[in-house]
Amino acid sequence: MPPSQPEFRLFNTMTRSVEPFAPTDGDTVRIYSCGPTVYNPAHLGNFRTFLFADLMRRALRLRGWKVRQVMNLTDVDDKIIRRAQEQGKTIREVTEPVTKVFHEDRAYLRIEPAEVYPKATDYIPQMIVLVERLIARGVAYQAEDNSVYFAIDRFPGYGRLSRLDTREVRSGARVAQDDYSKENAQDFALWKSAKPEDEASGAAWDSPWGRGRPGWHLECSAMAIDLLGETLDIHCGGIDLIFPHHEDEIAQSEAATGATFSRFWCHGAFLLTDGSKMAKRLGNVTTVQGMREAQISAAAVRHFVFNTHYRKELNLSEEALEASMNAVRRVGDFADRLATATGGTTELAVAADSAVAEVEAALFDDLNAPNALAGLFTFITRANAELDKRGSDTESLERARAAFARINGVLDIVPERQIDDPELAAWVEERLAGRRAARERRDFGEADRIRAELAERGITIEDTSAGTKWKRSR
RNA sequence: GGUGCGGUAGCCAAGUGGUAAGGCAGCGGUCUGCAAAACCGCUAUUCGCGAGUUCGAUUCUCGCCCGCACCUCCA
Repeated sequence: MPPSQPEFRLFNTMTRSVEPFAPTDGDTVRIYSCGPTVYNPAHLGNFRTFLFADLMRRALRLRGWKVRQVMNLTDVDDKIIRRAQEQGKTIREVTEPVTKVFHEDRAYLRIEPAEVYPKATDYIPQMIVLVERLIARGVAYQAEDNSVYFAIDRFPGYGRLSRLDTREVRSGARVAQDDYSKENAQDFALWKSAKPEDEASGAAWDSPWGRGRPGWHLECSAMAIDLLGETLDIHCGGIDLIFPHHEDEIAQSEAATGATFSRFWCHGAFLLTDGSKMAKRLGNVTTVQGMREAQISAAAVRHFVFNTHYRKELNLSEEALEASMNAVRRVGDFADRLATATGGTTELAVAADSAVAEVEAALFDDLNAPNALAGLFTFITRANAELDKRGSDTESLERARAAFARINGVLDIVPERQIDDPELAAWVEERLAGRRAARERRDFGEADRIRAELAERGITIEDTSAGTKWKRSR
């Protein structure tokens, strides 16, 4: 990399340290991020992780690299089968509508689409090949129940990512006794033999080991290798996936290919609600749909999430969310002002340049979004002060616009414009005309009465030199 | 029991071996008919507690207290 290019640093869970990062080929960053299990709409906790991946891909692109991101959709697993059984449906009938909702929610939060969203059920042949390779290498075995397991004691590196040695795993508090038979309690299933409910819900495929379905970990390895190659640049996901999911992915991938599965492992911390983990099984979830109904803008959600570093737990509270809603309003007002301004000052350009430098430095330093936000807000204050001077330098204004666009291109926190409601607009304009007339004849009592009337309908007005502006307050 | 993270102003939250970013809220001022928005100023002598290292610690070390998460399928 040319010395002029800034260094990009990322925390690597494998080494537990922040390391310089660059894509293997110097051009395109190949990312695999663990996506949702589509049996239920994802909640905001899930989306914090997806927002983290969004931040990462945008920051990498800001740095000048291309990104090829693969996010899997797990469309076959225990919970999906159970759901299908409960509802008398096939797994596909369960997963398709949920996948649709996922993308709607994703789009609402302005999470850029990944380049590929592979579904596990579309990669069964690749998974079977992977299992065959593992059996050929002697690290996997078929048990009495026809399921195929990975023997973790035949993979020396097992436990490196999670830093759990196998002895500790063994004495762990929760060693599940599941319905499958295996040699060692810690061995994990690569291929699960089909049960009646699997067949009934369309979750069974032919394989050299009989009818069955893939294990969860296997899906990711097979799809990642197929779509991105044997060594990924970055593999990311929620912190809870470190063990066992990512540990198992490493084991089966590296045992099969002999290559390092991923150069970087990046994990996002949890979103808590009322001090404890947000989880479907705890019933304390906030959905994106719920936030839309509460008229919480995507911009506010993004601000809320990015205001805390991705490796630190974040507690969802109404107060914090409200602070973000207010903060983002300031950003939106500034965006409007930049768009309608006619000129700036030399100082404006100076502020723009330093803002870009500051924000980039923050983002390239292990995705420090809180610092990037600080840089943006500092810029907004400085730029507003300069714009107050009503300068006429169009070049510096353009510089400021470009800087803002560049920064917001990553954070994306300008609130959406209110949906146009022609009827409401006409009504408001009518009131404003009346108020203008009242003000002209200095009948301020009437003017204030109209303002209060508008406020009751949630309309905030602002008298400017260019006339009266109005907007919905929420 | 093991592993890991965190405790910074009313709230959210960065950060550094050299004396505390940013946001929200609040207060005072400018502007405004009054507001709103914007701007200016103020708001932690202090970073969970105790000890140690150091010329100097919120930042390093040790101990303690509190909170959270992970330890087989949960982002």
